[in-house]
Amino acid sequence: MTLKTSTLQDVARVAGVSTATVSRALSNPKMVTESTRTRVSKAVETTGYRINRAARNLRTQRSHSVLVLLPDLANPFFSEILEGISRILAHQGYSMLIASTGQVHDSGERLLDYLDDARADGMIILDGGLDRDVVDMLENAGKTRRILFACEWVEGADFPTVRCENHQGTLDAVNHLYDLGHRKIAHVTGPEGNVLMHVRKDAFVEQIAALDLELNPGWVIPGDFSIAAGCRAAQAWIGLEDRTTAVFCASDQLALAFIAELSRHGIKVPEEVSVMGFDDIDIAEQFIPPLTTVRQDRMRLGETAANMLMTQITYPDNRGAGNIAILPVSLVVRESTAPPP
Amino acid sequence: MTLKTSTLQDVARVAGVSTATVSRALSNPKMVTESTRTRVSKAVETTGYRINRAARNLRTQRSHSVLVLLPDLANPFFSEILEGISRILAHQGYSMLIASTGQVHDSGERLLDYLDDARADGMIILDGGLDRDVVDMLENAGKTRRILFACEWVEGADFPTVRCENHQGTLDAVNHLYDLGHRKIAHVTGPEGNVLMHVRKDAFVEQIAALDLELNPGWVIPGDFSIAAGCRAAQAWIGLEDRTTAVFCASDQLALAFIAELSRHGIKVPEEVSVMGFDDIDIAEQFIPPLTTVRQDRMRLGETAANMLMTQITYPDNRGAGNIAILPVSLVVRESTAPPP
DNA sequence: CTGAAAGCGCTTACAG
DNA sequence: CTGAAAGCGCTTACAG
Repeated sequence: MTLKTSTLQDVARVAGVSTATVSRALSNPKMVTESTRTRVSKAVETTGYRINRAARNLRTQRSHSVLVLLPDLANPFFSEILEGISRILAHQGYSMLIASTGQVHDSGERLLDYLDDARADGMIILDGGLDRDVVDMLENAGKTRRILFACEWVEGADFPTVRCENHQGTLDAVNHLYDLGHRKIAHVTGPEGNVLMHVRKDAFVEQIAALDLELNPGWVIPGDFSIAAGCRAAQAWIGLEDRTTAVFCASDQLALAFIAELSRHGIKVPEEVSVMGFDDIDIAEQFIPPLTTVRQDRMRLGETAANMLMTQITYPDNRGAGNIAILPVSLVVRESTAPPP
Repeated sequence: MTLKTSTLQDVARVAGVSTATVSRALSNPKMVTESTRTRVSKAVETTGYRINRAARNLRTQRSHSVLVLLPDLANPFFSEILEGISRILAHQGYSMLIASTGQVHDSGERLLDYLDDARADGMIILDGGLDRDVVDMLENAGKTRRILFACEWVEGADFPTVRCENHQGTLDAVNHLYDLGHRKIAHVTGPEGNVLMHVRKDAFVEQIAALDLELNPGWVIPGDFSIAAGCRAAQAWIGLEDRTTAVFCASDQLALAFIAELSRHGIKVPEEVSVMGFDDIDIAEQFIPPLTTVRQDRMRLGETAANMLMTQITYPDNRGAGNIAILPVSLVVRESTAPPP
C-alpha cells in the first residue's frame, strides 16, 4: 500500500549517498563503484522508488514519448503498424501517444504544439492528407528531423519517410489481371489529394498504356479508403455503359466493400468480374471469396518507421543518410480474381 | 522559424508583469483585470509562447494523460473504442497513451509504473485477461480510482467498469436462432480465463437449458477472439459426429473466420448452417453473407469509459456513485442466419 | 568516484 | 488584483 511514492532524496538518505550519486548509479551504473551500486540498488528496493518522469523530462528537455498521428482511428489498416511502432518504442523506453488528425484539429490544438509544449520528442505521421499550411508550419519550424512520414508522405517536403513500393505493387496488380486475360480494367482510387491515390493511379494509367489497353474515362472511379466509398464505387461500376471485366481497388477496405455491394446486386466475384485490393489486411484472406491483393508488411513498416525516427531523435545532426526507406510489396493471389467470363 | 521556444518569463518580461500573473491570466483569466489579460495575450502572441507541459506536470503532479491498455494492438475491434476515448480526452486537454499488455510485459515494465512514474493520471484497461498478480498489485496500490475497466473487467476486484449487456446479448442471439427453428446450437467461446468468455458461455448454456434444448459436450467449442481460432473452431465443428444447425460465436472475428473456413470446405452459410457473431465490427455488414450479430456501440463505450475516468480523476473522493455502466446491445439480423436446412 | 549546488519552467500559497 | 519566493524531482557541469 505505497501511498506516497518515494523520491531520489529518500533513496539517497537510505543509501547514505547524495542524490547525484543515486542518479548516476541508476542511469549510468559504470560511473559509480560496485559497492555504491549495490547500496543504491538495495535502497531502491526498500523504498520502492520509481523515477518521476515529469521531473526527468523537465530536466533533460526530453519527453521520451512519440506521437503517432492517424488520419482515422477507426480504420483497421493501422492497427498492425501501431503494433510495430509500439514494439520498438517500448524497447527504448519510449511511450506512444496517439491522436487523429481530425481530433487534433477539433480540439483547437496545433500539431506543432505536441513538439513545442514538450509532450513529444518526435512524431510519426500516417496521414499524407494533412492540410498544406499544417505541413508548411511543421517544415518552417525546423522540426523536419523530429517528424517522419510513414505509409504516406508529402510531395516536395523535406521529411524523412518510410513507405512501400506503391508503384511496383500497382504494376504487379495490373499485370496479374492482364496475365489472367483481362483487357478492360477499372481502378477505384483513394481520396482526392492523397499521395498514395496519385501514385497508384498514375502507375495504373501508366501500365494500362504500356500494355496498350483501352481506358475509358469512366473506368477510373474516384473513391477514398473507406467502406462507404467501396459501396459507392460499385454502384458507379454497375452503372457503366461499358463495364470492365476486372477492377483494381486502391485499398482492401475499398475492395471488400466493392465486392459486397456487387453481391447485393447479384453480381458474382470472380465469375462475372475480378476484383483486387491493396494492403492485405487480416480479413482479406477470410473474405469470401478470399481477396487477391498486394501485401504491405505493416508490422515491419511500423518497426522501420520507429527505428528511423529514434535514430533521428538520438542523432539529429546525421542529416542526409537514411532519409527514405522503401519496403517491398508482394502480390498475393487468392480467389477474387480469375480469367474474364 | 522559432528555434528557441519562449517561456513564461519571456512573456512576463514583454507584458511587464510577473510570471505569477501570466500564469493566472492563462489558466484562470478571471483572476486578473481585463487590461492585464489583454497585455498578456499580446505578449503571448508576440513571443509565440507555448506552455511547457513537462514543467506544468511536475509542478501540478498531474500528467494530463491517460493510458489505454489493449490486449492486442492488431485487433480491429478496439479501433472505434479508441476513437471514442480519444474524443473525450482531447476535449479535456488530455493526451492518450497506448500500450498492449504483451509489450508492457516484454519491456520489463510494470503496469503500475505508468501511474507511479507520473506518466499517466489514470488508465483504461480493455484487457480482462490480465494476470491475477498484476490486478492484485493495482488493487493493493490503492489506485482503484485511477483505473477503469472497459468492455472487460475483473471479477471480485473493486474497479469501476463500463461494459455492454453481454448476458442479454447472448440471450438475444440464442433466441434469434431458436425463433428461426434451430434446436441444435453450438457456441464457439472466447479465450479461457476471460470474463467475457465466461459470461457469454454461461448465458448461452443457461438459455439453451431454459429453452429445453439439447447440448452435447462437443457443442461448446473453445476458442479465443482471433481469426486463427475461428478457423480451428470450424474444423472442430466439421469433425463433429452430430453437427448442429447453428453456431453462435463469441466475437465477429471468430464468426467471420469460422464461415471462411467452412467455405473452404464447401459448406455454405446459412444454407447448411447458420452462424452468428458478437460485436458488429465494421466489416461484418460487408461480409458475404452479411453477418448476423449482436451490436455493441463501441464509440459510445469508449466515450463513456473516458468520461467516467475523467470524473474519477477530477473528483477522487466521489466514491460509490457511478462505479459501473452497462450499455445496451442490439440484435442485428443479416443473412448469415436462416431457418435450418 | 562523489557531493554541493544550480536550474529545467511552471504554479500557488502567502503577503500586500 | 498582483508580486516575490518557494518548490515540484530530477540531472549535470563543476570541484575536489
